[in-house]
Amino acid sequence: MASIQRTIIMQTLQEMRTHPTADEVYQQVKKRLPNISLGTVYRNLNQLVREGFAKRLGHAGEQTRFDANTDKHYHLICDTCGRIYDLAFNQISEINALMQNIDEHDVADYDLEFYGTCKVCKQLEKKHENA
Amino acid sequence: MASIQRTIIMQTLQEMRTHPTADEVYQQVKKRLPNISLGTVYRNLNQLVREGFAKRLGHAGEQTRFDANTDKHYHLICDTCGRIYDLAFNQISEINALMQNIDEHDVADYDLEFYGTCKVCKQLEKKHENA
DNA sequence: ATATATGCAAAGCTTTTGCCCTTTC
DNA sequence: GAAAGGGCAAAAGCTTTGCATATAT
Repeated sequence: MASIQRTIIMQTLQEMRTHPTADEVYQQVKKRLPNISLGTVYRNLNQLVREGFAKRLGHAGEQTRFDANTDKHYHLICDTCGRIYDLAFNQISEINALMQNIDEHDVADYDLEFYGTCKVCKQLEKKHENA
Repeated sequence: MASIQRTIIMQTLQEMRTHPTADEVYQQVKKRLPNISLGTVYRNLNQLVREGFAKRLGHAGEQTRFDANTDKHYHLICDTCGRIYDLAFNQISEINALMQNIDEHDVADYDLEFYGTCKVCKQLEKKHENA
């Protein structure tokens, strides 16, 4: 059976749409469970990932981020502010076609990430230009 | 001017086609410069990345890997052995088309990675099945 | 001389782990 | 009362950094 801690960690992750780090989840969960420990948050996030209820995000050298949205989707990572946006569009047929046979490997899945300047930072840049 | 250490680190990274970690570069460079320190390797790899001569690879929670090949290419990461293979095919026009305008963001680039079982592990699996 | 880079060791951060206690069935 | 999970603190692992020294222009 799921512990109270586990349930609230899962709920919290589902509610947070910011692709939070373990520590950010911890800070949020602590509002409801002041005695929870960071270790418990890590243990449960790892378990959720293992069981397929969450995914890991982020690049080597960065803190791991977690995402409770396990539907196939893509991300835009802003080079300026680091925010991660969800992009939902259909699977890309060209990629699926490529996956059928790549150099004799068995390709099962792919990840696609976009980089650039997000709309928020774009607006800020404009303001500074005009100032 | 580039120091001897820097030159050899760069050469070594270019020669290694395994997408090595900093420590793997260090081990290799040490064969030529026995007194080099791991800190120097890190400092130089970071500088090479900053200057655009190398790229970082890998996911959060893993050790960073480095790649001196900065031409646009893709990777296949084997779920079984962790090896990273280079895949060289043309830019995917569908993705380029998508990048033109995603939700008002300025998208500049993308990364695409494939997952699956590489040809080596595929062969090994077959052998075990027949044994 | 002045700036830059190295080697070494210590520090920093994120994440995991051991141990003992608590909760649940 | 066994099994699973939590809290706490220590440990682990990768990476960065401070400092004194060396190298290069």
